[in-house]
Amino acid sequence: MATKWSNTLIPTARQAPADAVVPSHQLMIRAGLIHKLGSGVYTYLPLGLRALQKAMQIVREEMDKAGAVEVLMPTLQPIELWEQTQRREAYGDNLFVVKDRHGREQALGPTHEEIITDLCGTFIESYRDLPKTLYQIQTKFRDEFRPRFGVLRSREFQMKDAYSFHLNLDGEGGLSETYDKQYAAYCRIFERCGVPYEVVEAEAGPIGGNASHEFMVPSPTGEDFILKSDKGNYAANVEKCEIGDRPRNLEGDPTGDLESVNTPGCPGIEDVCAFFKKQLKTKLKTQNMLKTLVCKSGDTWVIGVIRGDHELNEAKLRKAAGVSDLEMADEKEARDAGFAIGFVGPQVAVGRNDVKLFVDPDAAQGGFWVTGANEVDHHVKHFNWKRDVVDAGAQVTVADIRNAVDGDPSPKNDGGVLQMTKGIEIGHVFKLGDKYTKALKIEVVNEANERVNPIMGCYGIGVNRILASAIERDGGNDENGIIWPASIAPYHVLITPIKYAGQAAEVADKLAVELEAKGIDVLIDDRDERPGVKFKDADLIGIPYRITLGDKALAEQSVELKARDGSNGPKGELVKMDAVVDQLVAALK
RNA sequence: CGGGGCGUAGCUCAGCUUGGUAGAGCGCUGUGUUCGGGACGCAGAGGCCGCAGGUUCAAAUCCUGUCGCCCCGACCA
Repeated sequence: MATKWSNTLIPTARQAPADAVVPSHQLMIRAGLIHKLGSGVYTYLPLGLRALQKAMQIVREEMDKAGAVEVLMPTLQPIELWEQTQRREAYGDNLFVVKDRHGREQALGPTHEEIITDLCGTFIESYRDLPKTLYQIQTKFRDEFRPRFGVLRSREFQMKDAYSFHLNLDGEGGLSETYDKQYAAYCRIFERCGVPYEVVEAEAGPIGGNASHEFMVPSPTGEDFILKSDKGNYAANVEKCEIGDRPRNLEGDPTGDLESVNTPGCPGIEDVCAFFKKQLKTKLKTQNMLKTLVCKSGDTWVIGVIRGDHELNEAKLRKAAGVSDLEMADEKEARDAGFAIGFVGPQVAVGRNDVKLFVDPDAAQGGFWVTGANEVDHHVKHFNWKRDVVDAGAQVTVADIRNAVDGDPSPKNDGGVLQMTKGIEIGHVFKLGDKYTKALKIEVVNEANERVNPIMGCYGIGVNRILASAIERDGGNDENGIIWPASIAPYHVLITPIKYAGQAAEVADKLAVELEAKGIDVLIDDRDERPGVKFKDADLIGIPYRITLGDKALAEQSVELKARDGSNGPKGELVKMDAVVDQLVAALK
């Protein structure tokens, strides 16, 4: 049965609430798709739910086609599992934890690696049971620091998560085979949902190599930064993005004598520049400063030096240092070890065996440098690598240790230049390895009757984000409202009788029956509203096709057919009544 | 978590500086005229001014606390 507008709940609004700042959020509320209950918590109203379910159905079909089988796991998860994998700590405050009446803690699942691994341990005992891919579509919970942008970053959201188990990485039944299948399924899913996407390399974790990809929808409201080579052969997110070869020069001559400058209360790069400008009446650019960051790995201090206008990439520094446990040093601990936090300079490495110094190529240059003086409230001018560090006897390693920025050389070293854009992450595929099976002591026997930890892949899709991305995309909205891709539109066709009475009502009902018989979803605007209101609402909710029934057209045994995306003209076209069903069936195929 | 801001009608907001019995537009109800791109008139309904204390003859307005929400930043599968 076709839905009648008067019978469902579509609370359209002329104005969006003040807290909606991005187009998808504003339109999802104005079109009556969602309603906010609390920070980052939304009700899906009938129109929004229909769109969500269409996206879920596409995901389901493609998962099944890729050989995954659906399950449904609990949201309420024993905290012990999270403690066993160290993820309670790793997730930190993002993990929702509730106490039951006995005082036992449970996590509200933000993802299900622990649960699926535990499940695997229970039922998968032999290599003969592998490979296996399971998935679910379920509500996930994350206690976000800052929920925002409506459904794009919420505390409660719908996610499809799939997990695969294997004995080997390569070969038949290996993790890579399933990974590739999932990757391909993701491409089909996003194509079918009508959202434009790009695949970028992401931080790979323990397995290394080509082990993680993110599916991103390019959009200025995205919260992730992605870099692409203008040669079109490389794309990665900012955490992962490598930078091509750059010149380095630790041999440059000093620009002057090392001179200490009193910079009271200026620990930051910006502070120092502002201080130079105001108090010393000298211009100092951030790119003429060296940022010296103190990290720690075991008992070794690992110091990263980058240009003042750049950001340290901890994963890169970890890799350069060849350690796995590197993190930013605790401030107090570092002070106690003799580091004047806020005023550290590379010279601090001179004469210390417990310090390893790593420098980014752009910081490993001659010329004029200002950096910390290793004394509280002091910086130095005319710092020089050769004189103050190398010849002074300290070891320096030059390595790519910073986040890439717009204009950096492509890591392909083919003359390509990296360009930075923002994107919305809608999917992520990841080769996990044995992290969870090891932590939870899950073993299967292989052909040689040895007990081994299976390796895993995990594959996630933010289903709500598909909706928001479809609206955010180019062509997904205009000044009048949403423009849905037909595949996830709440309805395919909106029938708008100017007045729902007499012949117009009869035709509306008849067309609805015929269209639904062909598998087309129909909404009839049967409200006793003025035409202008109906048209405005029609544009706002963005149903792909509108059939308008007015006296003039009906008198000619015709109806007006208008595509929401404007593809059949700004005023649509007149179509004979008995031809419109076939025409729509063809158009929606 | 740091910085900033906001809680007044379903929604958008004014009123607060300078305390004196609550306002507008949209929406809603009734009614009449309208009826192809968010009509107009008339008549109405609707608010413990987030909550709790305090100051005062008197608090939406001043003070304190508290809760909620938003923005910027930091953080992050």
